[in-house]
Amino acid sequence: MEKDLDEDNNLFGKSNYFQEEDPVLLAVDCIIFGFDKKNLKILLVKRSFEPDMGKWSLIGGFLKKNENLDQTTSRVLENLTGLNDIYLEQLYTYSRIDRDPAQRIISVAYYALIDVNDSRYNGIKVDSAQWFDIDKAPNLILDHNEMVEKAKSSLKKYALNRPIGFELLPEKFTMRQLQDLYESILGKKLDKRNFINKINSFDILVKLDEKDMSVSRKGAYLYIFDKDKYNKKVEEDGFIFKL
Amino acid sequence: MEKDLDEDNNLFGKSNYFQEEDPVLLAVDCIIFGFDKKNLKILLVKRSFEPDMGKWSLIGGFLKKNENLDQTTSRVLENLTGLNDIYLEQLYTYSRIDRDPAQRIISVAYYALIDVNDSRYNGIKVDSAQWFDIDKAPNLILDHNEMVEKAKSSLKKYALNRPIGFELLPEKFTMRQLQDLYESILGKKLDKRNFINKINSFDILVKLDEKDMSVSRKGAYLYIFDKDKYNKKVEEDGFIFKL
DNA sequence: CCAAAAGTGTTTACTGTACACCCATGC
DNA sequence: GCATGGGTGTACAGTAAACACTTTTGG
Repeated sequence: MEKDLDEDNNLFGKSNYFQEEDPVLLAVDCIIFGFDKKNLKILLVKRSFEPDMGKWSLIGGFLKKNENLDQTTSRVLENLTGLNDIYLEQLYTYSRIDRDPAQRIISVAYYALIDVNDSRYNGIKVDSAQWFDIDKAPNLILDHNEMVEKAKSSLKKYALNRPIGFELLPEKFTMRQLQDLYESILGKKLDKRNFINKINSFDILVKLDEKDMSVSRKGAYLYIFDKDKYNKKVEEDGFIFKL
Repeated sequence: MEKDLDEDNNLFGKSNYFQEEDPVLLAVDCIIFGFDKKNLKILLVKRSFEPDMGKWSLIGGFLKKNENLDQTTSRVLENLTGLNDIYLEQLYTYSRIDRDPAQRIISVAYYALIDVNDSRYNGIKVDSAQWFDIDKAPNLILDHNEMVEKAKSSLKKYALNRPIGFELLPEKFTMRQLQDLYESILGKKLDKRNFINKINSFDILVKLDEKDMSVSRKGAYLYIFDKDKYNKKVEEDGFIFKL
């Protein structure tokens, strides 16, 4: 950070200029995405304190002295889910003066992708938390609706250009699940044959000899995402995932 | 922002929880892009106070109580350039604990696009400021190199999907200038005919009867970006600028 | 035997890319 | 008359999109 140019440009050279500035509270808010069966969902909590007690809200937390923002977010998510290696992306920093009527708080929004089938995940640790279909989420407090909209749009862009969908799926998944996920993220139907052809052309999945018999009588082959192969392709051949 | 789930989950319901948190200093740092003749440039300042006095740095400033981050950035840029309607995008928030060895400061990086030919712009108001070719910029203090790299990559992505190039050009420009700009942003040569065909297919420029005679003997037609037409196309026809 | 989902290729349209010559002018 | 940058169109290749029928098997 470089010293501000003050109106009269005369502050250069001061050594203790920090003291003159206004400290603020810095928080993170998390848009938590999960994929359950056929639908993309977000996790919300019912606010249990004023202002706006009883309304739905993103989950958040304050930055502490001894951590950076990624760590704040990880901490908040671990307290909520018990998982400590959740996929995160910083989204945007919200600073409207009156965004929180109670106090000036600047909030850095993150979004997180959770595999709700992760064996180590045993449900949410907070009673007031609830998963909502992405299209059926209630109104949220403060500027949280805005955050969710931006997160959805960012997830869409990102999902088209990086293989992040696999963060939301169980380790083994069917092509149908993968397609349902992408249709849910992109908000539109995809052609089954074109989708599968495209995915297969990437050559980053491993087809197992195992079938998921839970949906159809015929059963559907299971696949796993070969992350090592993907990384190797990116590095060696300049491969770019582009759906 | 939603209250943090504390380790023992027992803080819900407190009304004065804000007091328990650690306030921090929040700053902005600006990556200022300009386009001069044939090259994309960034504006840097020589730091005039410790630590790292004499080294090159981005220009920055602290968030004040009565403004949001966009306003902080606009204020800093206006003090530096005299311009008050500079194009801005928030980039990323940097929070490494020891990113500034002197004090804990979280910095929100913005990038700005400046038309250095704007008639209202009369050069930089600070002696220590200097334009650098984007590829010949010196090493910067703290994490500013990282910020610049991210800004360059973000500008690249953005320039491919939004008509932001025009923010860097004078109102009237030649096709060659536009192409030079894009080549500079994208870091690669483009085919002249393909480039012009593509741009013309968008139908968002107006060709003037006026020529720029300053470069060639033949002279090159001048164009202006028709922002209204562009906006109308976006709204009515769902037009998407995609280079 | 039938319902329900899985699996599988080809054709067509479009978009991106490569490519070379003449034009206008000032000196 | 020549050097310099300006202006223009076509052919080919590769990618995206549309499209329908057969297979499997539990009930």
